[in-house]
Amino acid sequence: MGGKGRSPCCDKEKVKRGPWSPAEDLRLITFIQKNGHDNWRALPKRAGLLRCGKSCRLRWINYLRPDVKRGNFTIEEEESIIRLHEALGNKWSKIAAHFPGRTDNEIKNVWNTHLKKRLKRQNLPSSSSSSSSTTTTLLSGGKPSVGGGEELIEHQSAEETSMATHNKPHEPCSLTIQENPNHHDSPMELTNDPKELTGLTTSSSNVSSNESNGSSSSSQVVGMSRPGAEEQQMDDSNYFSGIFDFPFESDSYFWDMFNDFEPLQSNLVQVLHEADEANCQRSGLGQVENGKWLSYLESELGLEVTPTESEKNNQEILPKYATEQPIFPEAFDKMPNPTEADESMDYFNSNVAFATQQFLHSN
DNA sequence: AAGCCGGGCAACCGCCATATC
DNA sequence: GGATATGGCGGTTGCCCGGCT
Repeated sequence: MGGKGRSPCCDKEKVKRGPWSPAEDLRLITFIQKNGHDNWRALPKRAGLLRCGKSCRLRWINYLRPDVKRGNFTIEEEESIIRLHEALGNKWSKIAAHFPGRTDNEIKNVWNTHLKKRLKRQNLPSSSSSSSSTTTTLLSGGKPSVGGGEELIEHQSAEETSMATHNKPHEPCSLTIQENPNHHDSPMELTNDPKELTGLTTSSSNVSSNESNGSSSSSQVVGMSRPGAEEQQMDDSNYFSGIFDFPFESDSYFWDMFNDFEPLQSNLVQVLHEADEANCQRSGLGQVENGKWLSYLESELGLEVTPTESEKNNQEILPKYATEQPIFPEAFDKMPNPTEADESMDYFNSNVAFATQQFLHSN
């Protein structure tokens, strides 16, 4: 209603648009790792990215953020989305708040591409037009009618029961929706202790990593509340600490190199997340492992540098590539020039993803 | 094998809410 | 209190890819 005109967030003529390249991703990750993201508008310039601040924010939140959970939604998650949508309408961010690691964009996409059609097929009344007034009804003990939804609930997991108890379509007031003054993005309260929640949610990737595979992890988190995005952001810059400690100040050639790096392009986020999980599994050893990983990667790529004595001394602690031990710039000297790089890129391409995966799985 | 088509999803756009000056 | 800056949200678009003909 403010309706105030506002200047465009960026000069659309001068910003890059479209899909993000690996180099841009790495730049963004590296920058946030080092500096956080207290000012999205200024971030692109500071990070040397020709992107709109909003684009950076979106990319980070929806894709690069370390606790983003990728992969298909489980049945339990989908059922929960349906119920939450029934209660909240198209309040995707509020719905997403109930699914640690899931983004509003992702949930919105799932709804639009899968769930809406499924409900239609099942002849369920789509609540796409339901408004937030539904929430009011529920607050006062209203009953979300999920006609024909019984069969959807039948295969609810036991873990989800914590949510289902609030939520069974058979029961009145099945959803307890209440605004938490402390966490306005976390309307559903299954536990009231924010500290507890923080512990649960910041380790969402840990949950996955502690499973034999990620397949069952979601059921553990479905129904949990999640701290507000504000709190989440506080930790974001620490997630990658030491995982990818590239020299941010490196020249453009270094970054552009990743644009031709197809295996990395496809695997970058996965690799990052696996590295993160690997760190989580080895809490306390993360930095050492990161150093090993980078060394391994350098070795596989033929970029290893004979360490100086002081570097040797530091080696067992952590890589200080970024600020104090500029190993990469030395490695650049060993890199082929751009034309040679073109020829050797196949080698580069074919080895780094494999090397990364090998390292991750051999440790 | 080639073209078409539809689904899925990342990214963009524009509006709104809030913070700050 | 108004103007402006910024972040966040929801709707929408458009590209990519796989399946089908």
